[in-house]
Parts: sequence; C-alpha cells; structure tokens
Amino acid sequence: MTLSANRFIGEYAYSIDAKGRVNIPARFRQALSVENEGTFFTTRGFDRCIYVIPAIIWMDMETELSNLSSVSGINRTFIRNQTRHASSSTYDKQGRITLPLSLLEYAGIEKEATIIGMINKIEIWNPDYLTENDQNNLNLDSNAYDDLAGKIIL
Amino acid sequence: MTLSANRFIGEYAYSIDAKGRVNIPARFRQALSVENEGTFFTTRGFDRCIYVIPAIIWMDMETELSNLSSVSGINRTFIRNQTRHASSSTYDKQGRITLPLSLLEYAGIEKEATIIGMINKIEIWNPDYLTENDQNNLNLDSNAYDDLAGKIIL
DNA sequence: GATAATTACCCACAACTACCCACTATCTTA
DNA sequence: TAAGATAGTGGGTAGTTGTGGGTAATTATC
Repeated sequence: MTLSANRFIGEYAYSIDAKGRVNIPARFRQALSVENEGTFFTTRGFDRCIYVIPAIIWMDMETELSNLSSVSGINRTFIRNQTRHASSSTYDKQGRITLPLSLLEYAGIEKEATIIGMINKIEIWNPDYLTENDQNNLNLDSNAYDDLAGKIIL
Repeated sequence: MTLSANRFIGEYAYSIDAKGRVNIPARFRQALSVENEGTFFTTRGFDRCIYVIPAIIWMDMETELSNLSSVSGINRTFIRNQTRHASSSTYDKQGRITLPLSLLEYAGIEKEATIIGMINKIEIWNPDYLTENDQNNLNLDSNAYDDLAGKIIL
C-alpha cells in the first residue's frame, strides 16, 4: 500500500457537530498518520481554510524552523506566524478530529464543511467560500492557470 | 511519545494572578521538563517578552558559555548578559510557574499573557506588544519574510 | 531574635476535553 | 437478498485543565 501514502485526492462533504468535531474521510485516515500513531497537525491555510497536515511533513517544516537563528528579528516573527495557529491532534475511535474554535472561526465554518485532498495535505472549507475563492483566483490570473494546464497534462 | 519532545507550537491566552503565577499549557508541560523533573529556565527574550527554556537546551548554552575564555572582556560581558536575568524554576501541582517580578516588568505583563510555542522554547507576551512587535518586524523587513515563506513551505 | 513579608505548598471548584457507547445508513460478501 | 462490516453522526460521563484562594514555611528586616 505504498502507492497512495500521504497522497490525498477527492472532495467530501461532512458536518461539524456541536463539539467542533469533523469526520476525516476514511480513505485519508491511514495516510494522514503513517508511522506516527494517528498524530497530525492542523493550522491556518493560505486561503480562508484549515490545513490538516501529516506529521512527517509538519515535522520537516519544524526542523527547518529550528535551524533558523533566533538572533534575527524577522526569523522570530516568521517562526511565530508558523506556529501560533498550529496544534497537533489525533482522531477519536470514530475517525473524527476536534478542530480548535479559533480555526473554525478563521475559516468561517459552522455546520457544513467541504474536505479536499491536496495531494500532500488536506483542506477543510466553508463550502460557500471554496467556490468563491477559486473564482476570484481565476478572475485575477486566468493566464497563469492556462499555463499550468498546458504544462501539466493528462 | 518521542514525536514532539521539546517541540512547542501554538498560541494560548492565560491570565496572571495576583501572585505572579501563569499557567503553562498542559501540552507543553511534559516537553518542558523531559528528564529533568520539572526544572526549566526563565530569562529575558530577544524581544520584549519572557523566554521559558527547557533545561536540556539551557544546559547546552551554559556549556558553551563555560568554554569561552574569561580573559576576553567581551566574553565576560556576554556571559553576564546571558545569565543576569535568568533563573531556574519549577511548576506547582496545578502546572503553573511563578514569574520573577523583574521579568514581568521587562515584558510589560500585568493581567493577561499570550504564550507562544517557538519550537524549542516558549515565549510569554503582553498580548498588545506581541502584535505590535511582529507588525514592526514585517514593516522593516518584509522581503526577508517573503524569502523565508518561499523556502519553507507547507 | 522577633516580626513582617515573601514564597511555596495545599485544597477547592468550574469549565472544558477526551473517551466511551449507541444508533443509522451504506457498502461488502456470501 | 440477507447478514455482517464499515462509515457517519449524536450524546453522556469521567478525567483533565485553568483559576482562585488559604495556610504553613522560608526569607528578609529591624
């Protein structure tokens, strides 16, 4: 089963319950926690969404951060911004994770959530923001989109 | 549980009580005191904040200091500046630490404090100074920030 | 050396979180 | 098609976490 280790694809619709729990698609669960006993990391995404990141990938990033010299002010600010919204997490017996309230607010998620596989990480969206966000990106830079499509073909 | 030993991430809001005690986030406690029975060190941060440093990391720094020749005046000054504001500490049964008044004054902390995990150490901030500080750094050096973001990607 | 001030240790309680169990719907397999 | 397994959702409970305050022990002051 090495084929799809840490490779997430597809879109899923789930609900958030009163305790802030979301289901992780069954297909994602194994890859999320490979070799790390069910541990992974959540943080803010570049867009207005939540990132769920496999431990191996997050740890690499952490290691790079720990190699930055604390003497530089901008390094310190960068480290802060990388870690402040992040936390490690595990899922419960039913395969759900509890999302911090701060992240749910950031992503504007209340009851419904769309989960998208982004190859090496997972995104959790407010379903409305998702389509809106991508439409905006397309409007701003449709040429770049076509370039990518031209290079990365099926 | 080797996964996140001595790896501090996340942001937490706590209050300082009348006795100068702050809670240490439960998730940090174990990593803070690995192999040293609850002992760690507090000192001034580079920014206007308080550092809380695991014993293992502090001891490494002490060792390097002890290798500096005392014949050099600048070495002596450097050693002094590293140690004069530092002290060792432990937490009480509820997981709190008592911060020296001098450090609280240095960081301008009164009732509210923001605690940030900085991978291998912890920072304690006056919530107002924190955002102000990082905004200043960004204004001064946003190019360097973008460079870092380009290299260290999620 | 007696008293005041500070610190360390202990207990108490409310809020929250993690863990457990239960139910339904869907998918798989015989 | 029936039966079992898996997946998604909801809720209860015990343990943990954050916060306040009291008392004894230690340190400082006169």
